[in-house]
Amino acid sequence: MSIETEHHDRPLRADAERNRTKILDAAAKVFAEQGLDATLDEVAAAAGVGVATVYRRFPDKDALIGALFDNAVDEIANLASVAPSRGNSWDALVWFLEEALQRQCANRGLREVVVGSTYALDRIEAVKCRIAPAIDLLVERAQSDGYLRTDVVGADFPIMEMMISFLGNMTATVAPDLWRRYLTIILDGLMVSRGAPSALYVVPVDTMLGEALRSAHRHARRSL
Amino acid sequence: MSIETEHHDRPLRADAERNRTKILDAAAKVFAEQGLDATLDEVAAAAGVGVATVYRRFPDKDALIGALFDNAVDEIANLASVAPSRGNSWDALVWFLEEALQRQCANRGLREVVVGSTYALDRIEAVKCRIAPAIDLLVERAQSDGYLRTDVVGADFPIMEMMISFLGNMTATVAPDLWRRYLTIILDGLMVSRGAPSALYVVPVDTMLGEALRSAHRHARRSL
DNA sequence: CGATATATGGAGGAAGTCATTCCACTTACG
DNA sequence: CGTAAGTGGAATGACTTCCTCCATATATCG
Repeated sequence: MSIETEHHDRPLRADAERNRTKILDAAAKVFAEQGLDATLDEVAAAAGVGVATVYRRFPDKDALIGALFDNAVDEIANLASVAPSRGNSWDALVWFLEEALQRQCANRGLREVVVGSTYALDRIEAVKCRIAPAIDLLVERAQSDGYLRTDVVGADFPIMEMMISFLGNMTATVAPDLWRRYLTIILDGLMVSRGAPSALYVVPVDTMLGEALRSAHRHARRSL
Repeated sequence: MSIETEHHDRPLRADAERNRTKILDAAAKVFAEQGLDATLDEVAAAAGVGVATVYRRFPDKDALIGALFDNAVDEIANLASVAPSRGNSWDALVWFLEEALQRQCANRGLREVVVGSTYALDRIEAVKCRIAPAIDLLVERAQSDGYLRTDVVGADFPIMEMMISFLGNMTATVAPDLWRRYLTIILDGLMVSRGAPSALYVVPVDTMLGEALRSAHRHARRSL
């Protein structure tokens, strides 16, 4: 079932198909960087086409966003399903968190779709129903194997992911991997017990942390 | 140096002074709940006065926000200064984090002022210069006393606070204390080593976590 | 090559939001 | 009771953003 309104049997003209791809690429880039508030004019400009061309291909903004993020959201949902095959139950959980966060931290639009948007609400809801049991399984296994503290539940994890990816989005341009630093700290807090702390992601220059804050300041209008 | 433009020697008329207070109270409430994007019309409505009355008292929105948050921001800066007197160096650090977060989590406007706003930029900058050394001191003492892992630096803490208060603001209406749960996890991750995990803030019903997410969804338009 | 359906761009309409102002009216206070 | 001070809320104007129109351009096929 295509998302586009007019789906002919006839294929798109060659140049039109080229433009469609350019639009999707540009939209992915723009929404990842600026979030869903980005204008379709901005997307069009980034694609090197006019706005009308975007609207000819996608009935409205929601449809474009839907087409873009369906895959991405679904991919994250899948991560939880395939994680158990990744080493022991602790490693599986960590692997899932890292993979999911890597995607959400590099993509502001993705976080916004998952957390807050009214875009494709029903579809997101369906994904959530699928992802929750998979996370529960990861969590329960890591707990019964004695790795993960037993006072957390599956639902804690999407919340922690949201928290971290907020930071990730905020500092994406200045220090794209800064979030790993805090994920490590949180993971150290999630273990049942431990001796020495795990190695943190090292930030090249100490002052870069301050720079990250200042950058957030600059881009604030669009993020909050 | 007053913030208001017209500061007469003459005191305000009694009813005007009453209204000024009503406006400040209402603004505090509205900005805390909705963030700085709230309209001055909303503030006026909450105060039970007309917009013009707000403008008669404060030259513009920035001035109102400045008047409101100067104290709050300053108060947080002070927390870092007085923290050392609170028990040992670990307890001092924890006390500071809890107190600061309690304020930021209950007040969306406050986080927005600190993180991102263009409101009273210079003043915020000054506060930052004052707060950074105080935090560094807390951190260094907790490290040299062997409580706090030595691979974190002072600048990590504002970042973690931001992360947590983002969550706090998001879930403020559904579960106002939910953030404490994740602060505990992070604190457990910040200790040099530990045996059993610390007791988490317990959420009454398990499903409330999901409810928090759904609520975020609902209020998304205003938060992102 | 030339006919024609398809595709295009970017100006601009329409609808909204929100900070701020104006002014006819009201109220406190000496 | 006179008047300076204060007030409400409609109106203004400067945005922003989604989306459509249509004159022009281009691919495709006989």
